[in-house]
Amino acid sequence: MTTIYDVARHAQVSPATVSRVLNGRASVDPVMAERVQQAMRELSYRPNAVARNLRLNQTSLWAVIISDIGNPFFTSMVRGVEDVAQKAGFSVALCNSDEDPEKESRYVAAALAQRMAGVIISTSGRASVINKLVEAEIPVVAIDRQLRGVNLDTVLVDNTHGAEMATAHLLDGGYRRVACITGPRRISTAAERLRGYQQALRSRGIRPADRLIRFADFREEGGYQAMASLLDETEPPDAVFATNNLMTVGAMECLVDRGVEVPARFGVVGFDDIPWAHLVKPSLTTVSQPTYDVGRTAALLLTERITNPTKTPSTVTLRTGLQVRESSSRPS
Amino acid sequence: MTTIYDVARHAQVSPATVSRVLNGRASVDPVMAERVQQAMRELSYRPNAVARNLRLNQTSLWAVIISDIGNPFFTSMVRGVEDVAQKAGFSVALCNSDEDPEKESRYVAAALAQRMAGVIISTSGRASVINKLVEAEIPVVAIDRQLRGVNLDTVLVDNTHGAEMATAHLLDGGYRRVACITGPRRISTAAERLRGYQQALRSRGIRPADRLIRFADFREEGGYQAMASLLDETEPPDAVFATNNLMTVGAMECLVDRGVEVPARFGVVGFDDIPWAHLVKPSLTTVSQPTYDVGRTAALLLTERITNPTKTPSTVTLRTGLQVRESSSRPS
DNA sequence: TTGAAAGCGCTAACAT
DNA sequence: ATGTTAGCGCTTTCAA
Repeated sequence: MTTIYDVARHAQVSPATVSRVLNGRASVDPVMAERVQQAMRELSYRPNAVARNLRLNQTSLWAVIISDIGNPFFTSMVRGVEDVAQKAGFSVALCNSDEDPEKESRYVAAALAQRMAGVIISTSGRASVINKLVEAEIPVVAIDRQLRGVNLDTVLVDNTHGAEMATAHLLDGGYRRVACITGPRRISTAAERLRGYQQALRSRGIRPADRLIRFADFREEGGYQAMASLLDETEPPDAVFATNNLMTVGAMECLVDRGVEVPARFGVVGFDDIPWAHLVKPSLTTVSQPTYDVGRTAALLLTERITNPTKTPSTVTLRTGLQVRESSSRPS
Repeated sequence: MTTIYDVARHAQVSPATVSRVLNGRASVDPVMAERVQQAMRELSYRPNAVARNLRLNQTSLWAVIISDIGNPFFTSMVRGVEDVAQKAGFSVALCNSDEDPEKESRYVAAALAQRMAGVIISTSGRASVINKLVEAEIPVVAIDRQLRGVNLDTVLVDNTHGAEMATAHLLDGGYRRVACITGPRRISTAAERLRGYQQALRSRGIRPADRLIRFADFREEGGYQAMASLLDETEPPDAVFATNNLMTVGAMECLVDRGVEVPARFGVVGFDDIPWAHLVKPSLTTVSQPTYDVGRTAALLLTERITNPTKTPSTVTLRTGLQVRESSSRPS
């Protein structure tokens, strides 16, 4: 591997000059600069970022740790992050924790060890993991999910409001017994969306029934199981609000398998879109999130924090919207 | 930031001993080892992987450069890579090139500069980019797409065979004028799948017509446009084979918009599955790929090459299968 | 078994 | 404008 010294020798200058050329410093004679450039080409020199990082004690890499690479929510979000990162001169390394706290912890450890410039994380729940980043003073932005007891830059959506809209929409459409399939209690989005569901019921004088609530795992299979168990109730629901896209798909599959007619006999609303929602029959009514903007905003917050580490953390909440499609509209 | 020296001082040993403890070398007195461990805890020491990498001139990071994070093909593949990587002690950094050669080139440059341990890449086309990796002697495995003129470990699927099955299936189902929407010519999968389509026609004595072939961009929008233009032909087709999942979706959308009945008046087969294919109506007949295994195999090849850099490159071709669903079955 | 010391490739004082 | 040199944090040879 050719080093800066090889280049220096070849161009008959000092390593310092090569370094200056490399970093585009102004104070270099154009003639010399050209000689150095040529030497680099001739030796096909490749700067060693590892050495540079060590010397500068900083890197230009962000880690984006997401909880499920199979969830389309994140793919669009990642694009938002990338677009901002690139303009700010950072590269993005995506890490998939698959909702597994241990995997997440491993990636955080790696980010720490590699002295990554910053981390954007959708945490699977443990505050202790995030705290390691905070203690190490690595700039962090939490995304999608909130963490109690830690004061962090955070990008969220108005989960409670979105869930309330969804539930209200079902009730207004004439469905009587609206159930809810939500995610793990420890995850803030699951809790907030459940709360929105409950508020919508209460504001219409309906007392939320525990028998119509299921806690699943934000995965497709979990949604299927939860739906099945709801249908097995002695007094089954006639509609369901599922708090993420994958569980909505699982619930729909269950309904198809059981031959339950949607939306005629059963209403369905999900949280977060799925791709090709319009090709699915019946098309799914969903609470949509501005996923690209979530990523963009997080990246913007991260760049700010990197340039100004002492700034007080802020939380940005973006708006959701109800996309009414076929699955929630009972023919009248 | 506490260093190995701080720990050494605190534990009253030499930095060398701390390093030995850190790397689990046997030749350390257990009593001392414990003293060092404790010191590390008390100072909440975090090893600096950057320094370690510099010293060892190697890292434990893989770059996986994929061409479209929005394509579900890759999400499953990435899981296959991760599972193997983790067992072999590597972390995976995912990079999304978005079919943009320039972005891809940037990520390759980053992988090079960071002296990544290895790269798995689904290239968007330029051999020059890959050559940089080869020249720098970074272990590389090409995935999904082949590159002419470069001798690399490669994992592919039997594209031609899959495309042939798909086309034959449509012809056997009674469709007469089968069109093909394929991807950019420079991408091997696009070319091979087109060839399979042509072979199927020829083997039935049908001469492939250029007017029934479209070159799109492997994106949804491209599929839509191509389908629209096919329908606008004076003699339009009565079936289409689309060579990837996203373009199939686009084509379907176009057919829906134009009110063309699938499969009654028009047959559709796509290459590669989409998630929730069973919820889409009509459900899509597809050529399915063993995506997880593609990732797994690539990761296996990469670990082999890392341990044995001089081994001759091999190409592994995995089998595809035809998943017959509704979109290709004309009611008889 | 343990320690002293060199050096991985780079950047930035500081000196010229 | 250019060069000399120390040192980022770690591992490893060599010596004790």
